[in-house]
Amino acid sequence: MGMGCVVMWFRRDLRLFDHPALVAAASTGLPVVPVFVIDPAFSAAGTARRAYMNGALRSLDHSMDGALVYRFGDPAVVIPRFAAEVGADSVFVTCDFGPYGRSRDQTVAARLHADGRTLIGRGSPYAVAPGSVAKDDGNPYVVFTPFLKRWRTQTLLAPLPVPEVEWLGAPAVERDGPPKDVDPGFALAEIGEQAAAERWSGFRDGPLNRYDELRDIPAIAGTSRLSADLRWGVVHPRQLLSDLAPGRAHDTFASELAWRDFYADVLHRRPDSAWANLDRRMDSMPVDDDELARERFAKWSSGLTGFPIVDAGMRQLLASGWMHNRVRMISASFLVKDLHLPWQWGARHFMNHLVDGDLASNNHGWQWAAGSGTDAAPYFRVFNPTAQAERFDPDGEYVRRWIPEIGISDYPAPMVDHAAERLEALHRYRLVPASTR
DNA sequence: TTTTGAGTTGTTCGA
DNA sequence: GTCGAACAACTCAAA
Repeated sequence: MGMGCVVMWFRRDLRLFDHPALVAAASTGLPVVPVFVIDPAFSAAGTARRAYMNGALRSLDHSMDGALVYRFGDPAVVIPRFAAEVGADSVFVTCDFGPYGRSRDQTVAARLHADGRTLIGRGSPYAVAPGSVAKDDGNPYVVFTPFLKRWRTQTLLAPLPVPEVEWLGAPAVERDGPPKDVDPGFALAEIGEQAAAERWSGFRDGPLNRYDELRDIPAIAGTSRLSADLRWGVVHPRQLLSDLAPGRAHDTFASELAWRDFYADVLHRRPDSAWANLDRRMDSMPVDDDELARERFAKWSSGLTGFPIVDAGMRQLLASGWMHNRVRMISASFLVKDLHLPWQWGARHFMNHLVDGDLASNNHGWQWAAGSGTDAAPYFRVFNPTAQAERFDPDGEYVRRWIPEIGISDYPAPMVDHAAERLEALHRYRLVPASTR
C-alpha cells in the first residue's frame, strides 16, 4: 500500500470553497488526486442538466489548473481500481444521501475496504445533513413547520476557506474524457464557482431583501436562480445562510433552503418515496393512465392545455430548462387535479428537462402537489389556474413572454372544464381510506 | 397518556 | 367588493 497520495472523488460538490471533504483530504498533508467519474447512469439525465454538469466540471478543472481526472464507467468498479492505480489508501467524498448514491457508496466502501483502503465521507450537500434533524424521541419529522423550527436551532459551521492543496492529477495521471458535449438547444447562464458567487451577491444585494414579496411573481427575477448551482454543489447552502441577516425577507429565503433539507431528509428515511407514494393510502386513489390520459399528458408537456399560465410554464421549461416555482406548483396541480394523471409522469418530465432537477426536491414537491406527500391539507387544495394567473401574473406579462401568439393567432381552447375537474378530484380523494399508517 | 393547537404556497360560497 | 367560514376529517408534535 502506498502512502503517497489520497483521492478526492468529486460528485455533487463541484467547488473548492467551503468543502469539508476537500479540507479533510488536504489535511492529510499528502498530494490530492482529484477525480470525477462519468457514470453511464448519467445518460438518463436530461440534456440541460448534463450541459450544466459539463460546464461545472470545466470550471472546477480550470480552478485546479487542469488536474481534474475524468474516468468513464461504473464508480463501483472505477474507484477501487483508480485508488489502487494511484496508490492511495484513502478516498475522500462528500456524503451522498440519495437512494442511488447511498447504495453506490456502500458498494464502493466495501470494495475499497476489501483492498485495505477506506472511503472517508465528510460533509453533505445540505445545511443540515439528512437524518440529523429529529424529534426528541428520535423519530423523523413528517411535517415541515416543526422540522423548520428544529432545523433553525442547528448550529452551522462557518464556511471553510479553500485549503492549500498539492494537486496530483492530469497530465501525470491519465484521464478519459472530458464528458461528451451536450446541447440542450438553448444557452445556460454562466457556470462555475465564480459565476455562482456573483449570482448570489447580485441577488443578495437586490431581490433578496424583498424576497417575501417578489418570489411568487413569475414575471419578476425575484428568486436566486441558484438551484442548479446548489444541485451540483457549486455553492453550498451554508455559505448562503451565513450571509443572511434577521428579517422576514431573509427568513423566507432560509426556509426555502430548509425545504431542500426537509425533502432530502424525507427521501433519506424513505428511499422508496422517490417514485412511490409517501402515504401509501394514496395508492388506492384512482388515476388515469389509458390512451386518452397519454394524449392529455402530451398536451400538458408541450404547453398546449389552453390554460395560459400552465402553458407558459411548460414552455419556459422546454425553452430554458427552468420554471419559476410558483408556476411549477400550478402546472403540477393541473396535471394531478385537473387531468388526474399520475404525479410520477409529471415528475419524470420535469426531471428530464430541468437544469436543476433534484430527485428529493422535485419528486417530493410533486408528492406535495399530489397530496401523497407531506402536505397537511391535500384534499381541498386545488389550484385554480385562472385565479392563480390573476393573482400572480395580473398583467399577463409572464404569459405573453412565453406564449407570444396569445391573443394574436391560434391558441388552444381550455382542454378541460376546471370547475368540473376540481369536483372530480375532490370525489377521487374521498375514495382514499382514512388512517392505517 | 391525554390533550391541544396547528398544518407553505387554496378556492368557493354566501352574508 | 370584501370577509369569514367551510371544505372533511386527520395527523402530527409538543406540552
